[in-house]
Amino acid sequence: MRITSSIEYATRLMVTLAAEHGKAPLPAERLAEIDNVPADFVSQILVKLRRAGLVTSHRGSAGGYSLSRPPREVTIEQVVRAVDGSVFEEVCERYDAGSKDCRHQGQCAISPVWTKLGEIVTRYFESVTLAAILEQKAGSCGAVPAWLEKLAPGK
Amino acid sequence: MRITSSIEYATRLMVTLAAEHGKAPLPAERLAEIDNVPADFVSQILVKLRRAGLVTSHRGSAGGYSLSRPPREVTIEQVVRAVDGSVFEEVCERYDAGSKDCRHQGQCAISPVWTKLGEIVTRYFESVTLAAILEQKAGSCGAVPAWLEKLAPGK
DNA sequence: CCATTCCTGACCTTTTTAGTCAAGAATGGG
DNA sequence: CCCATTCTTGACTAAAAAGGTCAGGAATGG
Repeated sequence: MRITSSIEYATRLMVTLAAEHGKAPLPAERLAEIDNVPADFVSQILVKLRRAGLVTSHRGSAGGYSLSRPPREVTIEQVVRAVDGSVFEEVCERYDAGSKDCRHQGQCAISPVWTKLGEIVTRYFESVTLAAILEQKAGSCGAVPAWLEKLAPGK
Repeated sequence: MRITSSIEYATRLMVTLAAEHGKAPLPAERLAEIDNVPADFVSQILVKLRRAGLVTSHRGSAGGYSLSRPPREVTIEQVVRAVDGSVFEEVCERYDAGSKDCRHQGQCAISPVWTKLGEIVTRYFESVTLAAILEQKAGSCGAVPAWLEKLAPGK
C-alpha cells in the first residue's frame, strides 16, 4: 500500500498554502520551488484542488493560489479525495463486479476486512487538519492518538 | 489507496486453506477453481506464501498445499507482508531519499502523518486472524471494533 | 516408472503513475 | 488600452507496477 506522488505533493502544497493563509496568493511556480515539485505537475495538482473547492485561484500579475478556507477546516481526507477521487477503493467492485461467482457476495468472509480498513483510513485522514500539521511541534499531529493505543497488537 | 490482486487472492487462498486445516492438502489447481483465481497466478502466490512459512507444500500425487499453522495464529498482516514485501511503504524513502532538500527531514510536518497511517493499517491487519474471518458470522470480524468507534470524525 | 504436483524463472500485456508540453484565455498594473 | 503575468485545458509520453502467462524441470508416491 502506498501514498502516490499526487497525494504527497498535494499535501505539501496545502501545508505551504496554509502557512501563508491570509497573506498574498502564491503563484504555482513559486509553490513548485518551495515544495520541490515539478512546476508543470504542480499546476495539474492545483487544478484538482481548485475543482474540489479547496483552493482559490487569481489570474493576472500578483495572482496565484490561496486556501479557500482556514487551515483548521481542511482535512487530509479532503485533499486525498480531491486528487485521487476517493480515499480507498471499493475492493469488491474491482475484482468481482457483476460476476456470478463473486467471492464478495452473500457469504463472503473477506469483504468486511477491506471495508473496515477503508473506514479506518478514511477516519484517520478526516481527523488530521492542515492546522494540526502546522502545529505538530506542539504534538497535536505527531503523537499517536489515544484510540490507536487501545488496539491490541495481533498474535 | 488500493488492495492489489495478489493481496486479495492470497487472502482468499489462505481462508480456503484455513477452512480445510487438518484435512488433506489442496492442489494449486483445485484452489484456483474454488477461489476463482487464474491457475498459473495461484502458483506464483503460493510460492510466496510458502517462502514466508505460511503454507507447506507436498509434491507427488495426493500432494498440494496446507496451512503451516492453525488459523488463529495467522494474521492478515503476515499474508500481506508475504505477497507484497511490506504492509505500508516508507514514504520518505520514496520521494526524498538522500536529497538535501528533502521535505521529510528535521522540521518536516507531513512525515508523521504517513508514518502513523502505516502504523494504523499494520495494527489493524495484525488484529485480524484467519480464524476470525472464518467465524465472521458470529460477528468477530465483520463488526467495527470498539477502538475504531472512539475516533472522533474529522471537521 | 510414470502420472501428479510442485518449482523456477523468464516473459508478456495492460493499467497506472508521473510527468511534459503547447496553445489559449483572463487579469490587472502601468 | 496594452502586455507581462498567471492560470486553464487537454493532449501527449515515458517509465513503472500490476496482473497474468508459459515452458521446462524436479520431486514424490502409488
